[in-house]
Amino acid sequence: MNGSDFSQNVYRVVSRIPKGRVITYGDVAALAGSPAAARQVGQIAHFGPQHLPWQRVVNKQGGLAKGYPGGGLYAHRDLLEADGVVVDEHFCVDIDNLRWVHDE
DNA sequence: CGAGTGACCGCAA
DNA sequence: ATTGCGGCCACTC
Repeated sequence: MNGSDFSQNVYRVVSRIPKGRVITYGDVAALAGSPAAARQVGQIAHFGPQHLPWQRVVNKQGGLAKGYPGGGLYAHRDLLEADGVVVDEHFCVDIDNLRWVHDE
C-alpha cells in the first residue's frame, strides 16, 4: 500500500515513546519490522518529520546522536533533560533504566 | 537510473 | 579493548 511501510512504522513507534523514556535505534527498527535497519532509523530521523520526539531515540550505548542539528550532542542533551532524562557528562543516558520497550 | 553517504548494530579477527 | 566489514533503506549527486 505504501512505498515505505518501514518509515510509516518508525513514525508510529517514535511518536508513541512516552516522555522521560528513551529507545534505541535498533529497537525502533525491530518494532518497525527490520531489526537490522537501525541505520535507516537515523536517516529517517534526519530527513523525516521534525515534529517527532527523535530526542528520545539514542544508540545502543545510550549515547546521543552525533549529527543532531544545532550542535549535535549539546542540543540533544538539552532536549532529553527537558523530558526529565538524566544525561551524564559523556552524553550518555541510563539506557538500561529508561529503555522503553513498547509495553507501557 | 547508478553510486555514494549516513543521527546504527552485530559479529569476526 | 579496537578495527574492519556487511547489512538495511532513504536521500543527494
